[in-house]
Amino acid sequence: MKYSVPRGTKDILPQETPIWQHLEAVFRRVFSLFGYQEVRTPIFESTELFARSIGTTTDIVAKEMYEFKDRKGRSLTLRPEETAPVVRAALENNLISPDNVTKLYYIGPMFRYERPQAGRQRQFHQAGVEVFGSNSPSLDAEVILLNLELFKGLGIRDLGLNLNSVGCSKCRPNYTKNLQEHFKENIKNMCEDCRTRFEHNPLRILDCKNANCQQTIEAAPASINTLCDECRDHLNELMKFLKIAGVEYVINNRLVRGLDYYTKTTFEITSNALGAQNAVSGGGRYDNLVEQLGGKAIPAVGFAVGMERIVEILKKSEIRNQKSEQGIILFLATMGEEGQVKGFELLKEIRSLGIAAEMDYLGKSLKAQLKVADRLGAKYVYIIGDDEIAKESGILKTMATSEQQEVKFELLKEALK
RNA sequence: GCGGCCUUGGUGUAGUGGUAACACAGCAGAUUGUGGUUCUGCUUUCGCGGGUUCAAUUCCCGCAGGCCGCCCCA
Repeated sequence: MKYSVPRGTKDILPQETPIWQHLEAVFRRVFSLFGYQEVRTPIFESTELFARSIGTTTDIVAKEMYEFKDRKGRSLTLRPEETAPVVRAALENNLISPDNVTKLYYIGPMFRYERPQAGRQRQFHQAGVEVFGSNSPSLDAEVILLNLELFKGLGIRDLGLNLNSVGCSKCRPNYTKNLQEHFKENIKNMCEDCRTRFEHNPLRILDCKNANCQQTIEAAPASINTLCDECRDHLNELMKFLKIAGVEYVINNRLVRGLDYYTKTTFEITSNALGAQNAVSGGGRYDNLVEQLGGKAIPAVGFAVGMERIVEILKKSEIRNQKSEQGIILFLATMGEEGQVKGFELLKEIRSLGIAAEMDYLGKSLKAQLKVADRLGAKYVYIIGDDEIAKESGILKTMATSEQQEVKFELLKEALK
């Protein structure tokens, strides 16, 4: 094979596209049910946008970006996530204001230069939402409910919801200080990553899975204990709303997310049906990002769902919906040049009635054409050979019963209704 | 970025230091214009590059790709 897909990318073939289409249809339905409208932003943005918003010390920015220079030397990057582009687009087009709630959703490919693995690709697809304009915890709850509704709509079960609060610009510094305080003594025994994190981003130490570091991490103070009153209330309110909605969750105070812009609420939904890459969606609140990117101080919440992972679950769990693609209704089996011409003519007419029809383009034998028709799942085959041309009527065969009847060319349309 | 396993026709597999087998799919045929069963035949292959050897698909090294774990995340 001379050419193959670039590492970490995949072709989504006809065999699989029905699942994707179904997935997207369900998502769109749920999104609009909750009042969200779609935005489509460019696949690439200025590198600066991502560096600014996601944070220069995060893995995504530090080592996973598909960055390139265009012909004028501008530094651009294939979007690794969609929150920053949506904020950018919303600001640039005046879609948001402090006085109104704006609900947006997106579906599309994202790019991260990572080592491929099951459930992790370099080009993958996310669907997600971003809501702007309210700092009410009820909105956090709604967003989480919406997220769960997405999975419910697909019949996916066995999910876990993890919840945490990473505080705000007021109380987070206290927490980082607490963490540094806690890790100070043991940091020299911890892994290299943790040591750099200790300097630049102590929060991220909590994310470390290294066995040696675990002990120290487990004893680390939880962020929810150092939250300021406002953040603490916010979390309590959110939990109250979730309770009202009957949503079960687990407080996971090790849940820090890999992007710097989160404030207060962070959450992640995991599936038991997957391997190591078990997070199917994740998100949280980001009250400072809009302002940070040049807008007014407008609070926001959002999340993103990993679509490949959902597809994996659907495939495994056999929830797999029966192929929705409608088969061919009519196959025109033709013989001889005149038959082919007549078939071509009829094909056009039949299709104009909205009936899916197909014909032979290879000059195959009648036997072979019937075989093809059978494989296509055709309900009827209409046979046109020299005899039929002479009589101006073809043979309409019902595949399931093998019954045949003569039908005049001009009456074929009627017969199919 | 690190580690482990893997790479044979379109697909799934077998196998050997002397150029490869099976199943399914595909195509064709079984009195010449009729499908889904059966039978027969045909097409297509040892990821790439080096090395060892008289000879490698089989042994060794490198690369690429895949899978799994770490990391991270969706």
